[in-house]
Amino acid sequence: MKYWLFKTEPGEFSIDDLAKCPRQTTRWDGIRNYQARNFLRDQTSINDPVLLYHSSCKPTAVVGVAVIVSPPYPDPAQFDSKSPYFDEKTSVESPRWYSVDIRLEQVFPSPVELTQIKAESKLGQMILLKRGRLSVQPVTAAEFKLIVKLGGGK
DNA sequence: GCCAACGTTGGC
DNA sequence: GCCAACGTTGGC
Repeated sequence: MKYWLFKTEPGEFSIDDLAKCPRQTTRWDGIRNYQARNFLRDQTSINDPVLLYHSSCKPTAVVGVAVIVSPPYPDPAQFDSKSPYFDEKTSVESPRWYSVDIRLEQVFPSPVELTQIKAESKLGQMILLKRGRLSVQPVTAAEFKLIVKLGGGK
């Protein structure tokens, strides 16, 4: 089992939006970065836990936990010419972009803000702090558990 | 809104 | 295959 951190801009899709989805489940699509794609396509599995992080907002924070509920599969939006995620260079035969489905597990009583993460020496190695722009990234089991604890989660 | 970091594109 | 130009991300 691997642990993950997925970023989202709450103006686009927030954890509250996820909570309102049927069965609190949604497709995590629109990943258009190769390194993020590689993690998503090659290393995710059903039941992997995911930290949800809100970026480009105030305050930026880890706001809850989801779980992966599907294998990776080609992101349908890449084939949809009406979608903002349409990619004319990809094909059904050899898709370029992938997505997974996730289900909400818990919303933290107190979101773990980026400033808290920076202040916690045990979290100093997080990819979030080093490679700020990577939208799908692995976290260690220890990092995951500490963030859940800081967030007041279960 | 600014701007640093960094990923992607495309000419050569 | 290099690298300059360009575009995007994301914290502040």
